[in-house]
Amino acid sequence: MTTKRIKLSDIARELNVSVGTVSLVLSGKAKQHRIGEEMAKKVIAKADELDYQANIMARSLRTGKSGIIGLAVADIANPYFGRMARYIENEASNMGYQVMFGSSDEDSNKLSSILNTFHSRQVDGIIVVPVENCELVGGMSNNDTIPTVLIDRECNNLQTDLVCTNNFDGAVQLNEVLLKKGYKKIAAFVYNLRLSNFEERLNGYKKAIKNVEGTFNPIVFSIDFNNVEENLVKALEEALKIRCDGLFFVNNSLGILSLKIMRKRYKKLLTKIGMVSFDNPEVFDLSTPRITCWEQPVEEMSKKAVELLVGKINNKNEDKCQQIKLKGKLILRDFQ
Amino acid sequence: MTTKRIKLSDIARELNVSVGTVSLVLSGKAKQHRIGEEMAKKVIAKADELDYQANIMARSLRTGKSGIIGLAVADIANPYFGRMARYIENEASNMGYQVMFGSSDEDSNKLSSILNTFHSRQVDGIIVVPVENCELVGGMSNNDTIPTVLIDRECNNLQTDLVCTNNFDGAVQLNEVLLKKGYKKIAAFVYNLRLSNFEERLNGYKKAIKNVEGTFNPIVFSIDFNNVEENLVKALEEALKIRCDGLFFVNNSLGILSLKIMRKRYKKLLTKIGMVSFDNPEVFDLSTPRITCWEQPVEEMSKKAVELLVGKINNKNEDKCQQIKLKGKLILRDFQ
DNA sequence: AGTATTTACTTAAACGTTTTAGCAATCATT
DNA sequence: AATGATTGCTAAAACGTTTAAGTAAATACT
Repeated sequence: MTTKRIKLSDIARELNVSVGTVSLVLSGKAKQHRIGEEMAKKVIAKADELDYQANIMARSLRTGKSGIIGLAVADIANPYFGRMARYIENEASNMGYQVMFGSSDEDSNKLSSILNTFHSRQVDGIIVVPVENCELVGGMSNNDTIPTVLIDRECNNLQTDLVCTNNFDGAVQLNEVLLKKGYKKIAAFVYNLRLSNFEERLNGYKKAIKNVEGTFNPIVFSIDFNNVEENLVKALEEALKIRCDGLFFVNNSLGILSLKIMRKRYKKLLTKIGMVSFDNPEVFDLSTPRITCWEQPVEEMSKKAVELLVGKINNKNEDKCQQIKLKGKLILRDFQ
Repeated sequence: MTTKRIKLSDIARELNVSVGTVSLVLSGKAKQHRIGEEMAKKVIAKADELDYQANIMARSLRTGKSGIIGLAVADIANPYFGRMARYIENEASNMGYQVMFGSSDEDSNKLSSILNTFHSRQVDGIIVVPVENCELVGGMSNNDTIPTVLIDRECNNLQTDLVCTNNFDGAVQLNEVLLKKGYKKIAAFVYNLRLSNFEERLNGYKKAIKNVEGTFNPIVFSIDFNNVEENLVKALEEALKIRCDGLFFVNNSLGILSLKIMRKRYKKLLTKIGMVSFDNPEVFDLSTPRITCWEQPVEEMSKKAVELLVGKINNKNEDKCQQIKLKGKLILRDFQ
């Protein structure tokens, strides 16, 4: 039943040639190493016949290249990261890499365990959405260094290759939309996580409201990431109590969940409150109200990250690190 | 800068012991192989000091176990599969496995290329959402067989381990809900893909409408998977033209996109048409109308699939194949 | 004291590739 | 015919583990 896996030596034996010859032919180095054309054909034919599939473990061990890109996101079940994973998969596949993933849940311990695994597996490169205490990312690459590209957010002071978006501008524009529509008092909602993208978005919010006459002090609700629902319910209650008429959410999860809560508990207010959010999940287009938001160019980001990473993998020399900031897009929808 | 990676021989050299000893200690086989406790402590301490990380390529080559589970879904960007991937990741991680994924786009060529890759990489097991022409799955495991579990759908006649849900019942119930609410003429929407789950759902639809007095013939719109939007627009137009008042969608993508189209083009009809769909994406809870749907127990399915798979990996002997059918849940929402 | 057993390690082969160095045989050149 | 170049392959080491088999020393048993 379970036949044995075919290996180079099987082909070699059947053809009465050496393993080296077979290897050179099948890895496309026949000409370069002066293997005759006839021999090459014979080898290839035999390999086809026997349905040879290289043992990548062995190859990797020998070459030191695994052909794997490690991807560490916050949560692959979050459609934003799901899409990111998909685009990264596509691009990586084009470049001849497979993707192995892990979800950190914004937890630096989980992330560091994921990164350690990647390390053990000798992935050729890592794309990572860093989390709060990301010294770990640096710490990880202490011993020997795996090419790494950050995506979505910066990591504290770490000067690494990076692909992100103009979060600040996005937040400014989202809040300006609200203000221009006449909303007077906007509250911002963010997780209690010190993440660069969230902070930039918060700064954009502060900038936007500072520019406006009849200004008010920033109102920021910091939502405990480990107890989101309960916190958010309270925060929204409080926001409405102090008569906020605009709500600015720093990412899709906060926006979506808030929408859910608002619909359940404050249905009548829905027409009066202006809600804007980062990211553009499907639901914001079909919900009532439809949510104006700032869409990040996930496909470009993902492609660019892979491109950068593969570049880094191939030219370990060129140590210049690139920090790429792509432009998001305002998606205008109704407010009622 | 780039220090060398630490290997067993480095530890052995520093301690003046053999590589074998170090290996035995670090792989927890010290007692079993009568390595002294003191030695064990020394080795472990040194490994910690030098921050040793095993080279998994080498280990895998030797042991024939990669510690990787391959996951082939239709599209990781689809939240349904994204969630599945996440639960599988969790469970696999608990069991000591990493997950490598690939998206087939329902294309048997892509799937077979993904499976070949998994094969080459000697993944220890495969969880796969099969596609239309899935002889390939069988074909793949021709030579030597990798434990495989199907998830979400069956594969033609292949008698393999499988985790899916009671699609037929779900479809029956969804359509009965519509009929009981007084909808008279229901159209079903499905992709032009011969997938067991879709077919079961379609059969459920047919069963439900057959049971009802004043019955009508099944109305099935088969949407070209490679040209979904255009086809769906036409199909919906046609359905409304022939005065269908109920729409039954066989999966989330069809439901979501149709909702989008309906909202754009037939806003006034939205209150009169009853829409029900499989899967329970977030948007169905926040949209207008909110969509009654059949939620599959994705977490259980995923867990069960991993459990089954790991079982298979560990007892190659026990050849009995298990086909598990889990129960979904009706999520009742409004229709207007 | 002499033999058997146990303890604590070491040796070395093996996993399946890749790749460098080398060896014959053939061909070209004088 | 002797020399040099070229062609077409082979041999064998190496990648870093795991693990079966072996060995020497210490301990137990008669």
